[in-house]
Amino acid sequence: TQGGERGLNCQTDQGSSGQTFDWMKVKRNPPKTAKVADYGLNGQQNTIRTNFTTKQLTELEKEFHFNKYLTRARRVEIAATLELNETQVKIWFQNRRMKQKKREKEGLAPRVSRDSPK
Amino acid sequence: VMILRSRFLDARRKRRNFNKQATEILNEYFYSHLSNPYPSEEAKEELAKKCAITVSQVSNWFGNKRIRYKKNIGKFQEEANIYAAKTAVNATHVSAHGSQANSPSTP
DNA sequence: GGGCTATGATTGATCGGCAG
DNA sequence: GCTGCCGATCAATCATAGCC
Repeated sequence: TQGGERGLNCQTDQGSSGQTFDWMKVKRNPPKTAKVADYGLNGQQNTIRTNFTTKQLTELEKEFHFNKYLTRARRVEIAATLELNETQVKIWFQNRRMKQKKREKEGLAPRVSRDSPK
Repeated sequence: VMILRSRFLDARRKRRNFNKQATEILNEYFYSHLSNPYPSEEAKEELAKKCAITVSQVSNWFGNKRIRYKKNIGKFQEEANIYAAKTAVNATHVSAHGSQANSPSTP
């Protein structure tokens, strides 16, 4: 693969006005979660964000409240039950933990009163 | 693609735009660090305090700004020039080095 | 009132680094 | 080595704000 440069700095003049720095060129690889599933459209695989159903999210949420961390066995179970990849379940829990942390952190400080925008 | 639109019960509903002054501060930082607009955690906290918003909101703002900026650089050129001039201060004086790399200041 | 763009927030998934 | 987690970020999308 060629898209692997992660360097920093090193800008290249684009036009005459602004410069183009490398952070502007950063491109993420498409999700590997490509489900060979079907939806037989043309060749291009559906390399897009998965939309979890309400049922899946409900189950994941329920499991999360029971355990913040998953064991391999539990992960396999959930993935099978919800028809998701183990990776997706794993990632969901990681993101969920981060979200939890963020909420807890913010729930203890923002003592800002009603500040109307204008 | 029919149902499952149950997302509309999240929390992103009641949104308020930031004050003009807050946006001003954020933009000043963004364009004065255009070569690397990734404020450190400490810088984010300071910006959050100055703008009277949360650190997460600062992160969101920079995240959105970076993505949208690089998506359409041309659209932000005018804005970029405005803030560039604003932070350029005195360049036609001693130390003609136009480098930024300025420390986030110490309160 | 509708249609449009601007903008803050959410979130599945990636990137780099670290620990086991 | 490979695997999971963390922290930060990306990128697409959502839903509303604000303007004409």
